[in-house]
Amino acid sequence: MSRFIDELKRTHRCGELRAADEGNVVVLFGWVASRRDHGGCVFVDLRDRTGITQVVFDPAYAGAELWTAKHGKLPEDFDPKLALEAHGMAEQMRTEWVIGVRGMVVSRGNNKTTKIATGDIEVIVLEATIFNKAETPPFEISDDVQTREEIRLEKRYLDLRRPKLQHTLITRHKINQATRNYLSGQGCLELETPYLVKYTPGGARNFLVPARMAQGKFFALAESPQLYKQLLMVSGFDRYFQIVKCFRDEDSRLDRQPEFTQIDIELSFTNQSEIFRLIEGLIFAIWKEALGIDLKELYPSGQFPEMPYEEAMGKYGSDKPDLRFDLPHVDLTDLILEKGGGGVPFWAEIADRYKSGALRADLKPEIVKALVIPAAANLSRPQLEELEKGLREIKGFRGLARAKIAEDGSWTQSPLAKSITDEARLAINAACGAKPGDVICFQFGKETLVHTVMARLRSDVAKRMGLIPEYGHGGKWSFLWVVNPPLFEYDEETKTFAAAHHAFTRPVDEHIPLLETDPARVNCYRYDVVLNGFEIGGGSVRLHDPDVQQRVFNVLGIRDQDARDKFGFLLDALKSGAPPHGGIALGMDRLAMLLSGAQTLRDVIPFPKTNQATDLLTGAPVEVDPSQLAELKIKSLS
RNA sequence: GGGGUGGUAGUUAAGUCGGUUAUAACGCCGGCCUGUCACGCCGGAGGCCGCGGGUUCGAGUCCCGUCCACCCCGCCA
Repeated sequence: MSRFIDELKRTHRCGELRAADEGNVVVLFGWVASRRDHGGCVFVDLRDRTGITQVVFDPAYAGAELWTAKHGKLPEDFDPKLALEAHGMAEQMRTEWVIGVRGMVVSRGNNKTTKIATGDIEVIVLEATIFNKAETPPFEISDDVQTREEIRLEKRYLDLRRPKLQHTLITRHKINQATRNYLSGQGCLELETPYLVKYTPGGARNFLVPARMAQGKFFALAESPQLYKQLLMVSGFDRYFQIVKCFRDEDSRLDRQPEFTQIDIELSFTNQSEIFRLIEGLIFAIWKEALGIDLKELYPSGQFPEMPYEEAMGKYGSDKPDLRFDLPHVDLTDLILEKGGGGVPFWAEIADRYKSGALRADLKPEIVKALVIPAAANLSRPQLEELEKGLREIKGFRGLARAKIAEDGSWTQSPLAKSITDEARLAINAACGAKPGDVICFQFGKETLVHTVMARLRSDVAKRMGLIPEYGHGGKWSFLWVVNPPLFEYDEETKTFAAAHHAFTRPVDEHIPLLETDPARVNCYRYDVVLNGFEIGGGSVRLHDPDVQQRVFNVLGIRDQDARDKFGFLLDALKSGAPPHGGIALGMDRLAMLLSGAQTLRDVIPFPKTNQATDLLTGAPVEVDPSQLAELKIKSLS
């Protein structure tokens, strides 16, 4: 048995040794990243999560002569027999074997390299051990090699050996530490809340957990600690935070996983701006800790800009606009209505629907929008077609009308050119600020679809123009608060209102009288914090006044009994002496993704699920034995 | 629930108009090599072309179905 581990403790990690360590005898443990056998001398790149050190198995160093000739003395504990044995092992070694070496740090002399941080030195091996052999991995453990995601997820433990992923998870650790330090320093208490909670309808679909002790009944996995953190405020804990797992049984996306982590925060005796200042401070601390970046240089006031929800939707068609570039939308709806469609049949139809009262003019359920692709983008016609092709992924998308502006202001390459009146064309050119060579893209119809299409177009054009990279931050950080969205959503079909966020969000003070007269115009103290086009957090100031609460329920058509059934415990709590309170939750995974420049959420989660919410590593979910279901009094119909 | 892209050797990819023995790089195995660092040189093995059906004299290639992964819409307050 070798002396490693019990007697010979690890003295350094593989990314640590520098020129200052020359002459020291060290012990390193790690994985064989690569092996280069020169017949005599064998080089091994030894890897752990801190980096790579080149270790050298040289039979010439098994004799005393070379040591004394080159280094003037023998290293301590020098045993020629062990050194020779080590060289024999090196000839057997293969990638991903786990080994330990004891050796002397020496200068690489003329063979220094800057490719690795330890490139000034190498370790001449005096003694080695093979802790474990390894099967040849199904893919190379390397950052540059692109491998099918399916295989990476199946062998996730190997994928996680890649330096990039290790670095990302280390970054995640730093975010967690910075968060705890900062929030604790701000007087927030880290308190835990249940995962097994009561199912409440509405909102995200819950995962259900059968309750064995109460047959036929179910828990839900918490989609967030929302209700509990409000109860903690009622209890007087004043300031709370938690880094907490949340579960939502909804379809995945590049930035959405069925189980994910939130930095959850709630404050008492607070308002919107106080919450903003706290979060800005937290984000500054995280950037400092994880990236060494001082955001004060970008935001000297220490504050992120704010934009009303309405403005964000109007200018960018999104409640989470990417402001690393501008390319604003131009809303032509009013102009088109005024011109009765401007000669374009489709637009005339929309104008007629408003005129006849079929559409409510104050809510604008159908709109006409434009986006100008500047001449400087220099996009060819095939490139424009390519942009349109990407939009076809959107359900309901029927095509993008374009118009290229000629020198005299007329439109070319456009299906609209023939029907548009000169007057409308000039008015649109002026409204868009379009100059010769620019291309105007039009989209019209249902507001939600127009916004989905145009927001995607805006982002695609920016990528095509090189304003932002395909993915990643590109060295730009654009934070934004999107504030005060409508409290209610109006459903054209059922002619009813639904809570846009949740029923416990406080309306903005001056809109409270509108609850009875014009609910569609009631905005609320809700806010999202946006980074580079991703929503990295959202929250609200809560409604703690029972009277206003009742009036909100009235708008929603929630009868007393409904409210009691769903949220009775919270309503009771709010009547028991609830302080004014509000909070926010940051998407910890998204933060980690954006901050580390990762391409998907999966790259910042050690063991992520696939798009279809399965775990390729373990095969979960699986069927269970009928006896297990019987114990729960559950029958599978599949 | 809907749309899109992809699945060929262990990995990444090529494969023309349907035509003979399905290519390449890396990896793997064997041999040589004392200064490489993605070492190099020589040789070798490796394939249910995702799966099932169909058309055809003949299918990796065409058609139908299906599974899996990814991206998007819906959904996610």
